[in-house]
Amino acid sequence: MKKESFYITTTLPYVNAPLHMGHALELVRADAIARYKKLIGYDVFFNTGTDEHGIKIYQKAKENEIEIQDFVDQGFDTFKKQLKMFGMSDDIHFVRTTDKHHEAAAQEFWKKVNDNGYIYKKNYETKYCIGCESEKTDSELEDDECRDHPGIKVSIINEENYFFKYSAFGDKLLGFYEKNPDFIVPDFRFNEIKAFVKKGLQDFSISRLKSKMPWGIAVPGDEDHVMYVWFDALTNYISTLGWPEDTEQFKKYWENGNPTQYCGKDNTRFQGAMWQAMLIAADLPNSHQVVVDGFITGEGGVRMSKTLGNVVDPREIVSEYGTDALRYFLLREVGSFEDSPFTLERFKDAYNSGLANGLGNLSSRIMTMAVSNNITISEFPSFEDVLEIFSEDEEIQFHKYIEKFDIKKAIDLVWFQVQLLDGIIQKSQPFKLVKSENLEDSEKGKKQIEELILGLYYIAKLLEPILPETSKKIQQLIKENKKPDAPLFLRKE
RNA sequence: GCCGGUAUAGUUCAAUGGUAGAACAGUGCACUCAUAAAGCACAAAAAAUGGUUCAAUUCCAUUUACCGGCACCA
Repeated sequence: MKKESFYITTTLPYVNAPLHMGHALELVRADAIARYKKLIGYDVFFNTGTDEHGIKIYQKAKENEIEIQDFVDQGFDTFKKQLKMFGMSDDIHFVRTTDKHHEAAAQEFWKKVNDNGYIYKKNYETKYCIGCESEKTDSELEDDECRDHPGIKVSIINEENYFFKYSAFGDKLLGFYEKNPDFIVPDFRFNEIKAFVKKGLQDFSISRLKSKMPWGIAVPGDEDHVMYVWFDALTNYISTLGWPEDTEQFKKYWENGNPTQYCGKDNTRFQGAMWQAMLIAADLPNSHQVVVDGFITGEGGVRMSKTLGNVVDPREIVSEYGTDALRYFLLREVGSFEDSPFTLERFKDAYNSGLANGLGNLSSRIMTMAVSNNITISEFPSFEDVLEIFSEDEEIQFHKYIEKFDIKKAIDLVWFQVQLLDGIIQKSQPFKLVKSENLEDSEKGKKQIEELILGLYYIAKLLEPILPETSKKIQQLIKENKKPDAPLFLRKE
């Protein structure tokens, strides 16, 4: 049987700073979905990468007095290291917007859109802050002054730019949304985008003068311009597949792989509307789904910021608690779609109760019984077998929740199983039964322990896409009939 | 300002036109296989006002508070 294909991607973080908790959230979630799909037999293409062009990178490299290419290379290295800390799939694909192939693909994409008549040149007025030496958007300004440089009015700069005829795509987008009622998840984000598109779209500028922004992809046929972020970066989702030359791969994963894009809520419009209009303009098929995460906030739902001192760095969490602990929190304790607070205290509570006292302790108590009584299981059901067992109830189905990207609810089912096993041990006390002089009782105890081991094995299996490291450890303990050398998750005080 | 959403226990979240459930935290009991863990029990909640209804936490309206969107921000 030919395997079905599946494509999933994150957005590309800008490479000038380390990843923050929001990036970790998006990456880990996409990773869990990718792993899940693989486990149920899909041929998965999982994409991520780095956005490496733009004026900010140019400036930062100059500030640090290093070559721009070296600067982005370092950034990419840091990025890859951090992905390891988040426990990302080994077979993840990386795309860098400075890749030669990507640059060529972006240019080809531009040409197609241009050939179709959706690109034109016109005068563009930008607001420029002399203090920051960069352009400002209206939302960054108050009274025509940028916040970092009060007292200096922004200057208006006129330049010729290329524009994309976004305005021509309003009805097409609305028609597409109509036909794909689950295009953006969750639905309230979808409603926002629909409302935005209904209000009418304005053409937007897609190039900058090379003299002002030297670090970018050249506009085909015009030496004086480079692409602005949209055509430069969004095109990565298909360039990563080898588009345009590799038609086979493109067909397999983009046309037939239900391309799914994870992003943070600040990105909804670009993924859900702009990129989709660009695809239509290039005669290419649309994405299949856009999944939008909420933001990670500080205590009380306030924004994380250095000045408030409420920033939690994912790297700190990993070095103190481990990769799977971070994943556990991001996948289970952070709201699936709404904004959610991440504080050290909240994290520690969840870690202790869910991982140390819950999963970790259960593994210890079951494996101790298994080892000291030399009891093993003989069958090791596959992920799909276990999935079926956990889908018996029509309403509560592990896979249904995952397919709806409600990973938290799926994980809740696993922890329900943890609680169940703990309860069974307490009630039937197999540890006592096996010691009984009465042969019938001791046999009964053995049987119960066997069932507990199998139950633990189910848990480990279901955790494969969620906590891959821990899942592997537990499966190994069961297969080798060993107690954990050290607690799986040491309780923290 | 306009449009949308939310308001439930200390906290994070459920369900529901007719006794409001859970998890974590708290208190107590008790067990000993386990990471002083787990188990049992207890305590604890509907923003305000009005309306519809035999009955409203649920439906409607108003008020208040908070959140999100309202374009060139990855």
